[in-house]
Amino acid sequence: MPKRVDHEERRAQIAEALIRVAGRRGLHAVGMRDVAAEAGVSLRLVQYYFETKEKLLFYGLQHLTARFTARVGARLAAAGPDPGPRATVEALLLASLPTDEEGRTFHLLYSSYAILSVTDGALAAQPFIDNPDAAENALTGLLETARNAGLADPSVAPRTEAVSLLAMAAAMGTSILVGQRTPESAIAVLHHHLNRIFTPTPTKPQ
Amino acid sequence: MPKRVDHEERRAQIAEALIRVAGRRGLHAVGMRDVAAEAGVSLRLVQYYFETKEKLLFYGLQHLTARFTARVGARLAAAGPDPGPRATVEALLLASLPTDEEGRTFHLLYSSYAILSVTDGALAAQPFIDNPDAAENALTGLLETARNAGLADPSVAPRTEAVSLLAMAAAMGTSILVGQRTPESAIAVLHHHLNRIFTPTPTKPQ
DNA sequence: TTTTTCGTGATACGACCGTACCATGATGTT
DNA sequence: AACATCATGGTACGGTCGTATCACGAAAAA
Repeated sequence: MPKRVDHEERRAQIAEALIRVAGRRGLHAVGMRDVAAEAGVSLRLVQYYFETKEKLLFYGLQHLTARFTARVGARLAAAGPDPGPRATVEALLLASLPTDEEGRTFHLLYSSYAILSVTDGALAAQPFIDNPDAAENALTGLLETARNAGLADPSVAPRTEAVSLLAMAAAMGTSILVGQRTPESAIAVLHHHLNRIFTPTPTKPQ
Repeated sequence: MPKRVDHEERRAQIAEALIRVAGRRGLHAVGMRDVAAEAGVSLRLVQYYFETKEKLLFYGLQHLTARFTARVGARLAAAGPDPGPRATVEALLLASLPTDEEGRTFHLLYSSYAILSVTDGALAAQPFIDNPDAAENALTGLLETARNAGLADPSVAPRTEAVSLLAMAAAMGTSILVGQRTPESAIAVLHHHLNRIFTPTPTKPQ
C-alpha cells in the first residue's frame, strides 16, 4: 500500500482552511475550490476526504466547536488554578465574545451555522441543541455552587440567570460583529450583571 | 406613455415575495427566479424593478424593517391607549420574539441580513447600526421614564438594562428558531427581569 | 393617426458550482 | 520483480445563477 496518510489529520487541516476562508468571506460564499486553495491542496483532495460539501460543512461545525471548547479551556486555565465560580463564569462568557480575531471567527461562523440550520434541515441534526444546553447546564451549576457557598445572592434563580447571561453574551457578540457595539461596552454590561448576581467576595476586608 | 404602473407598489409586492420565500428556504438560498415565481411575475419583471440582486436584497431589508416597525406599533396599540412604561417595554420585547409565523420570519431574516452584512460590506452601509440603536434609545427612554415616575427601582441603570433586555430577546429568539428553547421559557426569562427592574405597580392596593 | 415610450415576455450568455470520471505516481505486499 | 492499492492531479459534465439582449403589445402624446 502507498503513503498511508493520517486521514483524520488531513481532514482537520482542510476543516481549518474552511474555517479560515469562511471567517473571511462568509460561510455562504465559500466553495469547495476556495477551501482547496486555502488548504493548499487540489479540489480533488477535498472531495477525497469529504465526499460531499454537506459532509465538509458538517465536519467543519464539529471542528469549530472543538476549537471553541479548547479556547474556553485555555481561558479557564489562564484564570489560575481553582478559580472561584465568578472567575469561571467570567472566563466562560468572555471567551464567547468576539474580542479578538479568533473569537470573531467563532462567533460569525457559529451564528452562520445556526441560521443555516433553521432552514437547511440536514444541519439541524443535533449539535445546535446539545452544545448550548451543555453551556447552560454548566453555567447553572456554577451559579448554584456560588449560591450554596454564599458567594451569590440567595435569591438568584440559577438557571434563569444562566440563560440570561449566555443570551446577552451571544447577542452582544453579534452587535460587536456588525460594529454596533464595542467589546468594552459589552464586557461592561456583563460585569454589571455579574456584580448584581455575585455578592462582593468577603475574602480580604480591606 | 403606456400603462403607468405604480413602481413603488410593485416593488413592495416583489419584496414581500422575497421575504416569503426567504423565510421558507433561507435568505442564502433565494434566487431571483424564486422571487419572480413567488410573486407570480416573470424573471424580467424582477430585473426591471430592481436592476440587480444586490438592490433587491437591500430593498428587501428596508421593507422588512418597515413591516417589523408596523408589527411593533400594532402590538403597542393592542396594549391599549396610553399603556404604562412596563406594558410598552413588554410589547416591544415580545414583538421581537419569534412566537408566530410572522415573528419567525422577521427574526430569521433579520439575523440572516446581520450575518451577511459582516462579510458582504455593501449591506453594512447603515441600517444595522441605526435601527438597533433606535430601539436601544427608545427602551432606555422608557426605563428612565419609569424610574423617574417611581415605577422602577431607582438603582436601575436604564441604558445597561435596555441593552440587556434587547440582547436577551434577540439571542433567545434565535434559540427558539433553532428549537432549543420554547417561546414560553423565553417569555418567562424576560418577565423575570422585568419584575426585577420594575417595582410592583402601586396603583390599586388589593 | 402616427409616434414615442413604458411594461412585459422569452430567451441567450458567460461564469461558477458541486460532483463524477479518468489517469498516474508512489508505496507497501507477495 | 510483479502487483494491488492508496493518494493525488487534471479535467469534464450538468445545472443553476445573475445578467444582458431582443422583441412586442399597449397606451399616452403629437
